[in-house]
Amino acid sequence: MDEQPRLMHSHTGVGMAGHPGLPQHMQEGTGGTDGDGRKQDIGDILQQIMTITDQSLDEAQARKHALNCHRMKPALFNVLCEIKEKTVLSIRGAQEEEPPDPQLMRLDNMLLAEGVSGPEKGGGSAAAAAAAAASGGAGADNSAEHSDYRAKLSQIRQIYHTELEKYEQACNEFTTHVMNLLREQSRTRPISPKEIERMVSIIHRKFSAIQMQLKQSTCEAVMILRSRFLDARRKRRNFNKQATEILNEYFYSHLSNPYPSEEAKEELAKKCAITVAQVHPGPDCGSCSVVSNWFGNKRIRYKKNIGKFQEEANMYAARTAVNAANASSHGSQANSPSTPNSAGSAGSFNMSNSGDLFMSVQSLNGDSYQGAQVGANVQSQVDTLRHVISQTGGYSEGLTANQMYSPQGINANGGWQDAPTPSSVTSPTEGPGSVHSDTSN
DNA sequence: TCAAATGATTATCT
DNA sequence: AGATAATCATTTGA
Repeated sequence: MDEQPRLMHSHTGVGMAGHPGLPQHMQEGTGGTDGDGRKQDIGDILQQIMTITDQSLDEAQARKHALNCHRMKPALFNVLCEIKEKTVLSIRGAQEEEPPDPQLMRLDNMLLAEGVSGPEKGGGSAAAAAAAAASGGAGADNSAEHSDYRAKLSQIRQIYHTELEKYEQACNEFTTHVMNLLREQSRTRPISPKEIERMVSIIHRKFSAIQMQLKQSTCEAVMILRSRFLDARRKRRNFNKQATEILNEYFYSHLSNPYPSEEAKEELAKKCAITVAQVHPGPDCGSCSVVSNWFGNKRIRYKKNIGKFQEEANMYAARTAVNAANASSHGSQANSPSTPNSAGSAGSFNMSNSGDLFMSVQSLNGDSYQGAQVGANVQSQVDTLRHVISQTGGYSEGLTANQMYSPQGINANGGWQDAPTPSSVTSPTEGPGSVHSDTSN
């Protein structure tokens, strides 16, 4: 057949003047002697085109064929091409590609952050089950919920990916379909590659709008899941007694500077995590930050209402003191005096009503702790010794009851902030002998 | 059932 | 980045 696809190209040379495809009589203009006859010809053809839609399909096909075979067809087609190219260019110039949608970017980032899109973390639902099995044991309740969350997340992930794939496939199918259609149509009407390109981009835009909806609803689902499972405020678990004791012992034995270093936090977390399993499944919520939270809360609440914590402070201080004494009497032990695991288990203290036994020596030492550049391990000994001293009742006169256990580390501004650098959990290298002068008062 | 306790979060500061 | 202070949301105990 003579029906070649006529994909338009800008270099096809569709210019009016001297176009090789134009028959000579077309290039002579319309003013010739036989011009009226030609006009009549064109008028007939146009008339046929106009009425073609009113005809039945068979009739139309026949007409179409007749038109295709018409001797004027190549010339008319080229004119059409030229007109079209000009209009298409003007259309294309009007709408340039827009910048990436910020909303879409936000959704993409979130899906990536939540682990829905992006690289799979170990194999979907199978991984969730494996994780559940692996983390089984301590904190079964917690890890069960955790794995439940992961299973649900991987479910969402799976749905998201299958849907996305479906959309992509549909998009590709539709695109090829449209392209085939356009190619087919290019036999009968001029179609430029740019036009095809534009059509494809329109299709892609439509599909990406659909994808955006998918992403949006996936994000919503993840947020709901998160709030259901991971919102720590909703799922708060109190520490158990042992963990609280460990933390309190550290706090009160470092009362002058209750800012554990990262290593100290890690160690404390390790100690507590064994008994607590207070592990939050959030992405940035490690056991260390749990310790940080605890110390943050403790510092604030202690400072706010020191009186309320007096008894507790005394108890832990005494405990630590005894532990330190035991350690030193047993020779040079490497054990930590500041965070003894079994300090309370000796049962040798009955401090429940001991509050009024303690009298502060705080008024005697002023702010000397703040400037002292001693290690906080020593400081912990100082804290401890202060209590040991006060326990002897040596400084009982002239002090009011509400001064019983003043916050040694708290300065005039009510802050610990300028206290010496944080310490380690592990045992001090210096002995109690290196304690500075204020304890001897 | 309610208040207190408590772990986590958030805004703000340095 | 890490601290504080205020606040939220839940747990606990009377």
